[in-house]
Amino acid sequence: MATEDAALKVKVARFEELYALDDSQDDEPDEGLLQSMAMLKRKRSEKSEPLAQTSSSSMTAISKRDRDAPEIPAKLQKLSRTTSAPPSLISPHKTASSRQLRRTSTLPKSVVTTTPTSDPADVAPKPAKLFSGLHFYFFPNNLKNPGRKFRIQKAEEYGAKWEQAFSATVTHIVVDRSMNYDQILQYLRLDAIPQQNIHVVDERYPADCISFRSIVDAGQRQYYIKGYKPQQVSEPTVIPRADSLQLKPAGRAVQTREPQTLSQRTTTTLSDPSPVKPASMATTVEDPSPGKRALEPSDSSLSAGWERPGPREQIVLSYCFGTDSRQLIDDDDDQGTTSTATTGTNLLDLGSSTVVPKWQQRFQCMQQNTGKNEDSPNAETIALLQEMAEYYTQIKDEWRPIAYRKAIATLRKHPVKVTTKEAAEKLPFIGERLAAKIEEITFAGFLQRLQSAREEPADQVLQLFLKVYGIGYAKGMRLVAQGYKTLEDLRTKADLDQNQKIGLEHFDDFNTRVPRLEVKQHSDLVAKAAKNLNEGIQVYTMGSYRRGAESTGDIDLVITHANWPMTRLRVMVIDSLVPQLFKQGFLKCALAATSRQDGSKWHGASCLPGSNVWRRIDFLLVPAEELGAALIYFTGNDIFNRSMRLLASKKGMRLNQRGLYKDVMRGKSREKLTEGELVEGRDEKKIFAILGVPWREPWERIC
DNA sequence: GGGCCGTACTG
DNA sequence: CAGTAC
DNA sequence: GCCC
Repeated sequence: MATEDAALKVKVARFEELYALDDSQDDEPDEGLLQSMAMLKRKRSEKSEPLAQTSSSSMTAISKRDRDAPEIPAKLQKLSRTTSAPPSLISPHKTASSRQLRRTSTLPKSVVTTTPTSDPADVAPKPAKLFSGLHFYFFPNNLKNPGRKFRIQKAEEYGAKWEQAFSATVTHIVVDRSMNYDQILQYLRLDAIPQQNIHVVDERYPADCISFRSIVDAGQRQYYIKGYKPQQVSEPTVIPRADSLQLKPAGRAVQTREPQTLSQRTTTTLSDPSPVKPASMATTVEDPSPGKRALEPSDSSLSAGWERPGPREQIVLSYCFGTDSRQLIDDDDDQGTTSTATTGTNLLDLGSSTVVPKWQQRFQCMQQNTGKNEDSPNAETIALLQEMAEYYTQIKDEWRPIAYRKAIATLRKHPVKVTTKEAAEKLPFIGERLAAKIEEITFAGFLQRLQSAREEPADQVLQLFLKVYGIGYAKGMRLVAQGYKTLEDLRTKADLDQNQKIGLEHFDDFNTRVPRLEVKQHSDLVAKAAKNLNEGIQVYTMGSYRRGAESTGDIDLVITHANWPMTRLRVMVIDSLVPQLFKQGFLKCALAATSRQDGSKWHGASCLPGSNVWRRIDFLLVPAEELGAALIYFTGNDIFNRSMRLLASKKGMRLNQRGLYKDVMRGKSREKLTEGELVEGRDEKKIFAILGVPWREPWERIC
């Protein structure tokens, strides 16, 4: 397998380059199109909104529990390529036998691979000139978009002639999903496209043909272009949903998408039809992968305690070629692996078993995850999957993002490029559906589809609203349903609670990443004020900062005292520290504050002197005996934490921000029945050891 | 078909 | 309690 | 989404 993958890698490398080289702005169509497009776009968005709504709300009828049920209307279901039969074959290749029907889409390996596999089922005759005799015209017909460039290259490789100009010889017009039928007509200055001679197909068509090693029926509905109405049938064309890589609505989030309110339907072309966030809001910065990190040592004994990550390379190498990949490859055969933790830490006998059961190896926390993937051969795939995961996260899909992130983690550790479904499916946490996506990514970026989903007006508004601190999925949906479309709408009309108002007010601030250096400044400032109140108070900088990130989403601080009990610490913070920081003008507002009675966290916003940018800042108050557990909790990342906690629960224990407890009784579905007995809370490393998890440096917890 | 972390704060 | 956040 |  590995060798096969390697071979694939070489072959595909060329296409990788294409992706890499062309980073041009997505798909700028040819200039001529530009103006007309702008116009058409509004018309389209106005039109398609209600349709999309309709289709969405019809999903509501489908049982929420039934995750696997296609979210698309049953009649369209069979068109879903991934899970169902291939498109009907017009001129089945000799190989298009029953075998193909079994495995829906199999990459023609003979094309990509040099060493024929011994697997007889996979031996396929060369479909090399599958497209010979066909003349493709793409729309837009240029290489500006990486995905399209890839499709064109592929088509040519399979014998198609790429027509530079539209002419009578064209047999197929392959249309980007971002385009619609009217745009084609307008551009080509046609009233209609002669269907007898020319097939107008969706961008997936070539890849499907290649997948099935046949010229599939171009007239099938799933290849329809947006806005295309087959003959006189005047049914609405809302089909984009019916494709294999569509973005499914969140499982549990299938809640009602209210039909558009009047205000939304009546939008005239005069009012701003695009719910895109205003320019001023476009400040969200992608997490720049922490390449080189700042040099400053985290000196101040306060925020200190964490050395910066060592040489990156070392880490990367060790996980690429070290135990991890091995573990992923042969996986299932060793019995009880010993805890061969690299960064061996094990505080000698803590009653922790040195022998880690096999099943435990599957937990994310059992492996070094540095979150890096630029040197991964699968970087491209990872990036796309990541976007999908982010999208699902934003729509508040509870579980898909988890699945995606697990899959991404295994791809990161996989030493060779994964191109085929079969190869992908063998890897842990990659099932049929993700495998199909991975395969398809190597053919054509499905990013397109991702984008079109993101362009869905309602979704876009929802996503915008969800970025407001305090607005979650439920509230966001309500606001969308009420017809609000802009932050300005929210500000002037919507009913928001206090926190949401603040979140809105400082939308830009809170959605701007905080540079590592600034995190430290905030931290130092708090630490200094705290020291002033009492020498024994310590402040630790947590979150992604501790994991070594170059920038963070907010500022997470643990405040602790070596000798004080929680009560005293809390009183000090609530009654003295916080007011003091407010007085200094550093703290700007409280968003969720603990009462002085009980509680342990304080959320608010802070602002450095001389600055006017508010940052989200969180304090976690921690008594010394809980420090270790708190460090784990506040260091994350969340995947790592979940993994640790799940592991604990599987071992009859319970891990939370306060400590590790044993003898926890659980009822059905792990429901906690008893609190259990505290085993360890003070020492971070001991908690790892007791759980049988090899010590992970903070920057190795980026799962 | 059910589970997928466990908790704190708000209204 | 639901919703939100970490 | 995946896994058991």
